[in-house]
Amino acid sequence: MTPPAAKLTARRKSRPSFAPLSAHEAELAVFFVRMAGILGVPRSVAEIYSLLYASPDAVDFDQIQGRLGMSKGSVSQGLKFLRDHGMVLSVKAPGSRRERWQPTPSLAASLVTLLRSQVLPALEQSSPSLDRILAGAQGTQASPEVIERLTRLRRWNARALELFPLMLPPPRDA
Amino acid sequence: MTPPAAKLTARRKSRPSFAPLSAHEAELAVFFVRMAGILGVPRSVAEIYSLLYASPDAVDFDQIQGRLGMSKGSVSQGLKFLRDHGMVLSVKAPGSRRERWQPTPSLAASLVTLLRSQVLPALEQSSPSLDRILAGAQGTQASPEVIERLTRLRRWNARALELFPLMLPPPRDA
DNA sequence: GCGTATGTTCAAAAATTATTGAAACATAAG
DNA sequence: CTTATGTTTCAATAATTTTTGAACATACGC
Repeated sequence: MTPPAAKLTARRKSRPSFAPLSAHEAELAVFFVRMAGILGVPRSVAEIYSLLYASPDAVDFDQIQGRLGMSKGSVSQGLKFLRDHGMVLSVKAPGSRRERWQPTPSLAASLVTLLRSQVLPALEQSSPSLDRILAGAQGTQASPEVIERLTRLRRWNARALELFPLMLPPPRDA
Repeated sequence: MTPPAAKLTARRKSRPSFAPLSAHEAELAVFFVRMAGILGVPRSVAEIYSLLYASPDAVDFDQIQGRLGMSKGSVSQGLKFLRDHGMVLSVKAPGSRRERWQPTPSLAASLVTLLRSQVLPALEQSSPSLDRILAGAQGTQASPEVIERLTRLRRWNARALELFPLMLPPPRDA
């Protein structure tokens, strides 16, 4: 039943085997995956973040891939997402060209960045649209009730647009 | 090229043809669909809500289906979703068993209800989980840094759970 | 009480989104 | 310049979510 006596302790190029997640690490991942789901962040991204979050030291690419059992592509894309949203930081061990990853100190700040990146573009794109719609409604014989609704909607949109930039400085440039 | 002289003004059971969305209605739908997307609300639901929002009078099932060009199933499920989240109200014309739909007066309140329904269950389910995880981490020789992170996480979770019920009375029972 | 207008359900199909893995790419070290 | 290592890209596949439509329920007006 066991594989045919794999060369034991093969030197040099043996792929180092990685520990599967502990029960608690797995449970934490469930938590992060669930929360991420609300904002439409994919499971793999949440799992990566969760692993970093529960790790005392920075974690490198291969460890992420190995412990989570996911493909290189997913790890790369997941880290890109997290990087782009300012949710992780890399440190480089001297004498190695391998990057090692940590969660950004403030999860709260990360969340705001994430939220902003989802909501702001939608608000911005909608702004001229709402103006046009409202103007159109006022032009034609639209009902006062509808005009009232559209006016409120546009006011909201404008207020949200003002509010967002106040929450945190815009994402640092890479 | 035109269909073979369809019986014009067929009496009684002719399916009444519905006007397609005006340019402005369509643009408003784009707005709602985009916003809904952030919370993972399906396109069809957002389209229905948008139509009601832009309509001076309450709209019935067939009109929704006809003007949006969607299936009965989608309209039924979409209205169910909106109903369940307190986002629409129905009025019945006397002498007809047909329901006609309107958006709930406060979009803000609707949004809070929607948010709650997405976030609260996740928070509640996570609570005991986080307790276990933290207890586990403290038991074993987990790093102080990780324990600190998990503690913050649990504190957040607890605070959010307290905060949510304050935002609005729980959804009225159907 | 019927017969039918009005809605609902749910399995199957379509559409969308996430993941994989192999090949391309980048670059530090030799 | 060449190689070895580490990462990204992206077309193909897999997984998930949404939509459809026809069969099924219900209750209302007659």
